[in-house]
Amino acid sequence: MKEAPTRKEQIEEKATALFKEKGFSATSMRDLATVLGIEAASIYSHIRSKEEILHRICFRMAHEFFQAIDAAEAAGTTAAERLTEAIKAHVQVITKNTEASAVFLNEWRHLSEPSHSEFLSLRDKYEGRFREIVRTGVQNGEFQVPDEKFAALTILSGLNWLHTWYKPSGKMSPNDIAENLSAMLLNGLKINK
Amino acid sequence: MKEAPTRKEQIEEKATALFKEKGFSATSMRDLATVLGIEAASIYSHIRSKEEILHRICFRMAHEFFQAIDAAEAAGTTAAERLTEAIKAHVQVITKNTEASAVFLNEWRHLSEPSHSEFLSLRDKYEGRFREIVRTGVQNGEFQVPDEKFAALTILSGLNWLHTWYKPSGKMSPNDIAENLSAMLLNGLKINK
DNA sequence: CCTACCGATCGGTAGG
DNA sequence: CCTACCGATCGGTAGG
Repeated sequence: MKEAPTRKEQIEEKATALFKEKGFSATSMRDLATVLGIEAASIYSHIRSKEEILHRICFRMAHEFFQAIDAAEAAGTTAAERLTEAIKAHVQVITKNTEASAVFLNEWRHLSEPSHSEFLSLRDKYEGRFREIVRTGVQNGEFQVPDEKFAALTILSGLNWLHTWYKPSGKMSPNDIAENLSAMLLNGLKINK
Repeated sequence: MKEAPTRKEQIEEKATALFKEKGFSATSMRDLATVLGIEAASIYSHIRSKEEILHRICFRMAHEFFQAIDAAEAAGTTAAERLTEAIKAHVQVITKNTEASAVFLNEWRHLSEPSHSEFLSLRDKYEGRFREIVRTGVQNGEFQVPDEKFAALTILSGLNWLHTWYKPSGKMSPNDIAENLSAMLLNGLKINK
């Protein structure tokens, strides 16, 4: 049973769609008001500023990604298993929140200070979690990579285009997608190994 | 010997940096004028509109990517070789034009019709070139992938984060980077193959 | 949640 | 390339 969303949640939801589609700067409060069926001034009864909406979206998503990887890292024993789980977790967060993920990935630069720096620091910490899994794998002989940071960022960027095309109605389920991505990133394209 | 840039080229160059940093919508013609040391109105002696600048950046980069992959595809005999060359070519275009690449990748959605559709169609054609290499590799037994389109897009997205961190002064050269990316994407992380 | 409105800023033009 | 300016629109506030 889904509870009826509060007005504030409705505002955030519609704003997320607009921010993804047109970008934060190109989305006006009048655009948002039109979609909500109210006047622009009325939005300010529920939120303090346009940036507050962006802030809430970005930091909520950051929180979701951390929660997901916390669970994932506890799951596996080998580095390969933990990386596979981390990939699956990341894919699940994106596929469950495609629009918010797009905003999280593309619009954070419109946060002003100090939120901007805080966001970047969170993102860096999250990347560090992947880096750490890769490092362990290299140390115990499971992985072979040119550079741990480089590898972690390549993996993440290989996951982060998902929001551009994923549709719940598609033929691949989130778990299918995660498996395919893990296979590609862990084993590569080549057949003779 | 580099020729002195025309005013139009200077405008494009400064606009590229601003569009990358602040985004197209959040960049005003006054911002651009300030950087150029002239008045906003004076910019219009050289360009027709703000969008024209974006258009020129996006389509020039599209052209660069196509030129690069044309050369790359002629080079190799096996699919693996051609993919490696295509990756190298793509990396070279990005590392030579980090700011314009960022604009090409992130700001194209602010193009109005019909440019918007034309751009997407070019991008799709470019992705098709990678898809085609992957397909050949699968057909002749070199590659094993879950889905050709999926694989091509994962590869490209694994290359397209480069513009966010590459600096010419860094310790990896563009060729080092290309080799590392090819190794990761073709062979995967795992050591026991 | 609305009406009424604010000062600031936007992309762009006219005319030199 | 500048001065002078346009109408439109922006995020946001006052007061109910």
